[in-house]
Amino acid sequence: MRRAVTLLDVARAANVSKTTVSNVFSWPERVRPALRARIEAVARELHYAGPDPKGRMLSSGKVNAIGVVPIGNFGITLFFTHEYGNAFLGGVAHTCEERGVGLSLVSGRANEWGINDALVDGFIFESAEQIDLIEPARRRRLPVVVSGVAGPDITSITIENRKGAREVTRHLLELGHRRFVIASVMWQFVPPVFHPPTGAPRQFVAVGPPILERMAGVADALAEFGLSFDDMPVMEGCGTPEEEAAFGNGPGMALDLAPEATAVIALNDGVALNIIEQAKKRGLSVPRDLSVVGFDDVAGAARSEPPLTTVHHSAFENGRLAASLLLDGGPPRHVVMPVKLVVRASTAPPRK
Amino acid sequence: MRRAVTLLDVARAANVSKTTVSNVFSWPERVRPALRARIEAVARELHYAGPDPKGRMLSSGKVNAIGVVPIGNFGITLFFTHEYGNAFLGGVAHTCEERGVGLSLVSGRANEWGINDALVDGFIFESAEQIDLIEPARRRRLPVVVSGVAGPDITSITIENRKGAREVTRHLLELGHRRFVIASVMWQFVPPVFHPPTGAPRQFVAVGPPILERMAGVADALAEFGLSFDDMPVMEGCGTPEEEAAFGNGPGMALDLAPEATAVIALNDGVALNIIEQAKKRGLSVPRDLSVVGFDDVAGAARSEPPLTTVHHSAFENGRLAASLLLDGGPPRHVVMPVKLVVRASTAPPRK
DNA sequence: GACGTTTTTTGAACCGGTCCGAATCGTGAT
DNA sequence: ATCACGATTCGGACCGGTTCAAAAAACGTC
Repeated sequence: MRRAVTLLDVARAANVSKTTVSNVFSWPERVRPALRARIEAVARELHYAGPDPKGRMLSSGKVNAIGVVPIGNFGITLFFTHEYGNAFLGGVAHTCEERGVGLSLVSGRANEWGINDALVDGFIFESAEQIDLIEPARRRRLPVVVSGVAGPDITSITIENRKGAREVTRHLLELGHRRFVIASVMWQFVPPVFHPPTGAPRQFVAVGPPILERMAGVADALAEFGLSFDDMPVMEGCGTPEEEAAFGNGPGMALDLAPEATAVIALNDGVALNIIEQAKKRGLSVPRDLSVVGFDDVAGAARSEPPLTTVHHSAFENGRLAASLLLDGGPPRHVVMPVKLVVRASTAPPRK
Repeated sequence: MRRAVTLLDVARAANVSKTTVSNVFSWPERVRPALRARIEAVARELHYAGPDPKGRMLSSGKVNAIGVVPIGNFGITLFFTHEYGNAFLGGVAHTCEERGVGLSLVSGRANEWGINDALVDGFIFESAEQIDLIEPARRRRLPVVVSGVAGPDITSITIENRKGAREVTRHLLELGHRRFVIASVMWQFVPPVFHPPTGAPRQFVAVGPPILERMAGVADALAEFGLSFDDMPVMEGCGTPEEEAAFGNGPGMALDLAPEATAVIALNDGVALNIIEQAKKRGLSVPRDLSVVGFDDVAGAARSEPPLTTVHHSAFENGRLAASLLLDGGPPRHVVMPVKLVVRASTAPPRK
């Protein structure tokens, strides 16, 4: 493929200045119709495709595109393997489309097309877990929006984790439950850990800020009923096939190690759905023998058997808002997205 | 925000040439350790974030990113509302990640961040339906890969539509079926159309090339058993909620207008699943009263009640391959992806 | 036809780097 | 001390456009 035709080629061929050709394409009304027609003809003859965005970008300094970085130390494939990431990205795409702005997927891993190389005007981070990823973006002096807990000088979007956890726990308490297991999520691939009740605060292995907030919400509700979070067993483990293959199924262990519990408070829906499955395997009927609640209201929550009582929030809306905040610019803001308790059929009063 | 620090600023501050600073970042081994350390210190002091990708891109001419354009005249949101598009994009992302190449989502709609503005080194089109979109990309002299039927000078990936349709139809014929309805897809939003058998080729309203190939495959199998496609009723309609609201449910009409059929050959899984639903509404048991087959093996096909007999192919693999072909470059190629008949529980011998 | 305006067109600077050939520096051998 | 040669560093061109002030052309008026 020979050298591409440039604006200058057209200018020379038409015997006018670069500027005039540029105007023909970017400010047509500025050039006399006759001349414009002549230049357009020349351009067509030379198969000139119009100003190359590369050049335009360089002089304007604007790329007219934003980058989205997936959660954690994973690559962009995560956007397609995780429901949350997918929905979030969908929301970002929605806003980008509305505003006529480009969207680039940027890997959070080093040595890849990443934060340092991406041709974008700003970044959206799907999660705040990796502050070290946010730093390079800020060093590039590009605006950043984080979906998650970030510093005061970074625009962020969080959800009412604490309130949601409080409400769903209160729901169980109001049904009459008093003995719980908390099934937590791990955001690293490590073996599940069971924490028996100690009556004192425990040190958990792999919980991020949002999960801590959810735990705080659970504690709030328990306290309202005179109970203590420290008296409830906590299981850390995700129950993914990979975890099960490597270490055994965390949620299942929760059921085995805390058989006295009448309800499981899972800190996300993935774990909750896993619990339901494991309960069935053990001949327990949900919600007759065991109530289960989750958090997030993923697509599968409504379809599970029984449908899951959980806390709804919208990854799509988060994504939409993240893109809006980024594109609107302005000083750092901190938006908290509302959540809503969704009572379905996985909860019932405890068996007598 | 004041002007960003540039390479030149660092050079001046360190009292060296631009080139040397550039080398410090791009070819560190070329500059003497002592000087390098000094320059790095100056850069740090000035909060220089390293070479701006914009500049690098301009001189190299390479953006190191590719663009993906969704099917048809839709925006990029389609990647998140359509299962096929999502899986396809996931495959593209997978390859991009492997190769350390950026990925941009590009709208197929005019007047948006589109083919003409995207900062990419090449394009992948999720579908060949809109040749007019491919043209501008080629005018920009960027390499293009199309997932679908395209001209001989454009690299394309197609699937064995005809063979798959032939096999799934043969499967029904071997079970003993002889009276069919073909439930076709429409790729435009127009009212469903019923085509009674005429014994002669009919003119369909909204079928694209892949669907035509599938029809040809159905015709092949029928011919092997001495039957003619022209003697089978064809219904065009998708059965989406939007269609149902505006015009009524196409697949349902197929059942009503061709009650003598013992099997429905749906040309994609969406329609097939719709047929199953509509059959249930009419008190028909699948597969006892009616066999149903689809095409594509979407995620829902295995989960439906009964699980759907269909033709498997992988949107993810298509995407992966599309990206590989684009990044590998080379002369136009035309890859045909294999399909595989997946027999599940939606087919059985016709009722006596 | 001369002159003041307004509209078009032009030339040069700039955006932020990379790259290549030439100039300069440092070092070991003579 | 001088020379040759390899290792460093420098200067300037280049990538493909946009932008702005100034020059040139067109237009209207007296």
